[in-house]
Amino acid sequence: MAKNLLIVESPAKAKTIEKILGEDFEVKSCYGHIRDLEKEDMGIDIDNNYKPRYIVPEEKQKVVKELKSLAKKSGEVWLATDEDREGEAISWHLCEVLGLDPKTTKRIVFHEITKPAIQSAIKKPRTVDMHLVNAQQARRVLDRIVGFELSPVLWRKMSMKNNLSAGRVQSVAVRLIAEREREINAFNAVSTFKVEAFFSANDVSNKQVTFSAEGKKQTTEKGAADFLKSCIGAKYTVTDIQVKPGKKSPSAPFTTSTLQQEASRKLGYSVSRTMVLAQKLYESGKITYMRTDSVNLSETAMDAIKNQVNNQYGKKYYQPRTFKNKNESAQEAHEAIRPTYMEDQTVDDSDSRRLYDLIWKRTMASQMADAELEKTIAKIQISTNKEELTASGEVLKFDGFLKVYREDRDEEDITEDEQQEGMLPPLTVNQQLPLKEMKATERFSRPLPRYTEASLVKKLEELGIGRPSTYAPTISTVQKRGYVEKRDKEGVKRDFRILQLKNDNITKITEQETTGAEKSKLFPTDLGLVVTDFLKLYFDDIMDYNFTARIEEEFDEVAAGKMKWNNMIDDFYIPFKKDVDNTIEKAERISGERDLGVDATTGKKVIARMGRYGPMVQIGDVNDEEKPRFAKLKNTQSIETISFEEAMELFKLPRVLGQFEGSDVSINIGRFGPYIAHDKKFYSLSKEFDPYTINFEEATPIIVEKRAAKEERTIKVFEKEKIQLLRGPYGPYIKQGLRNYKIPKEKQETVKDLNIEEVKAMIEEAKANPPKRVPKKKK
DNA sequence: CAGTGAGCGAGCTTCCGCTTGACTT
Repeated sequence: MAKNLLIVESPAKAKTIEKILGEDFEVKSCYGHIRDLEKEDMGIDIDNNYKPRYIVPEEKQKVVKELKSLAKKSGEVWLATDEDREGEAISWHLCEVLGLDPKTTKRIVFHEITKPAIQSAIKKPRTVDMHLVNAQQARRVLDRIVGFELSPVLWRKMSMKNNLSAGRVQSVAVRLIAEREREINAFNAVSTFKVEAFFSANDVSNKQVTFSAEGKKQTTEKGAADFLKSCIGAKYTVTDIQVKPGKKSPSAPFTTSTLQQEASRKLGYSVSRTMVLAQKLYESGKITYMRTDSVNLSETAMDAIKNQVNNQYGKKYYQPRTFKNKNESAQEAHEAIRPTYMEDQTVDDSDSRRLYDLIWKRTMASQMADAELEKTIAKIQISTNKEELTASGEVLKFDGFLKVYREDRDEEDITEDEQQEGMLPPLTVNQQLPLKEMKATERFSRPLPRYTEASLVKKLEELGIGRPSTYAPTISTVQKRGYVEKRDKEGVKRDFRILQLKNDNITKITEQETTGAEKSKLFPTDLGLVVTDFLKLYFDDIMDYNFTARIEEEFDEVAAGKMKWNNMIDDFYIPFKKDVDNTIEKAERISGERDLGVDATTGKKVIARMGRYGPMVQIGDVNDEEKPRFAKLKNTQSIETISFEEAMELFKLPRVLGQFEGSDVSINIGRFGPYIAHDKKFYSLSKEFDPYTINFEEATPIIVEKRAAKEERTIKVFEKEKIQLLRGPYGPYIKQGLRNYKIPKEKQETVKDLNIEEVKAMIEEAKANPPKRVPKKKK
């Protein structure tokens, strides 16, 4: 009898399942979606009830062909794609493409890849759920409409128009970053004075230790000074001690989003790096599937974790727990991310190992006991006034899950008052405490920090926007489009005041701190700000943070069979299309123009705006008789925040520094950044040099060095044909004009000896076999 | 690679979500 064919989405899964099912089944993977909307005319027949036009994309044709021929030879085809909206749709597309009847074809699902789970799934097959498929079609069609209607609006209305895009997910992601930036720019720091008294006491081993107690915060320097004054000559007495038990519980095991957050906080990995490493761990069988929104652990996993905890730490540390997903939009087709085998604690590659350790520890901790704490709060009376000081301390009585894992937190979730609670020495009521010193330290309020990649993912997930498989790609899209940049920001120095009471003397000192420094944070570009403002103005419904949540409810209605998907799309499309048409007709071109002032020497207006090539400043108007002067903004500057003085500074380029070897040495900023121009040649300036201040003595060595480096790279030049043989990071190659061509491996040793005929032949050869790229489709 | 910044218009770009490869000139 012919074998049955079982189709899953992931090839790694296919291998495992084939082993479990044995002889009767051949298990193959379809690698995700196998069909998509064609691009011409959006791939949707708007006038025919939004009927989608599906095609098999070029890169999927091979796998589809293979599945087709296998399906023909097989006994029965079973569809085992993931149990969620997308998975159900993939099963339906497979029916369509393989010529199977969705009403009769066997469809099975499982959440974990274990023998019992799969065998029991095989025992109770169902058929494809067309309501769920239709919910997916609605999702797909809506996203295509939003993306392919909005993007062209931007192409028409933006002065800068290369590659611009808009979409349900990406545009809201940019909005979050844009609004955070403006909050930070508009933030006014307020300062308060934190009052802290330092006392001596003996600890359990009779050693003298220092601990601190806090007083009431003071809002002004005078208030703080008055309070310290009122404490001169005071006696301090413990009046009350309270001891309260407390506990901490472990977090749920990892989902994609929480893994990305912790790997970012603890290991400093970018979101995409985490995913690449997790994929490797998954493919080598070390962990379960890494794109998941489920916090669920399978029964077999729970057993394995139980054993591991009991063996390694003892029964006292074990506590079974099940976690519930907070997120309503979760589709939970998979398990949480966990080690496949808890006893396996070895991974070869060191970066992967660090990620694996994190997953292992988090999984273990999730089934471990609470940590038990004891919190002590002591009240201390001041004899000279009515105020009271509070000393608090925390002692860990039982470490529980903290033995293996402690979760890090985001900056923005840590409040200012919070601090690591230390230990208090044993105190008794009526005990007199000798004061060492008392301090009132000025502290400033802080704006929310800028998003990191991971904290943005967290926010998107909270809003139900995007899916585990798209968080990393979304972050790279908004950066590729130039809406967002990931970079560092230097902090600025700020003075703060400290008033000190010591030996009944009050002194004031001023110290400095750095504030506003950020590392690897997401900043909106001017383009991102301008596009966000535009979209908010004309498409406020799409830009609403709750838009996705609202339409998800409707998709749920469709999935439940309570609403027809094309009716749902119709309700959305009719008003949306009106907005699109109206915007194209009425909206002005957008440039984000901002007046900065008047140039004293010419009396002309100075403005900052978006130009064709990015943000710039301009003196004069394009309609003036004399052409206006233009200058590009620096990377760190923004149309919204640049000052008149900073703008005028930008017009100081190009600067001629002097003569070198008979030609001018001049500095300018071009399409690719700052450069030195000399003798018709150009030399890029590295970041350490500032084009506005670099001098002749610094510039000439750069010319000499770069010229030498270029010679070093050059192996041979054929002047007449304008062909060069160069050494690059991947070995020697041929350069003709702007094009590069490869040199066959076997000739790379003897590049020096190549003659022009051989080189030309190589170019022809390379042209005939162009390197494979992502296939660009033309109709 | 190293300018530009107005407007015209041909031809192009673009979405989100599901999966991995192929490998740089």
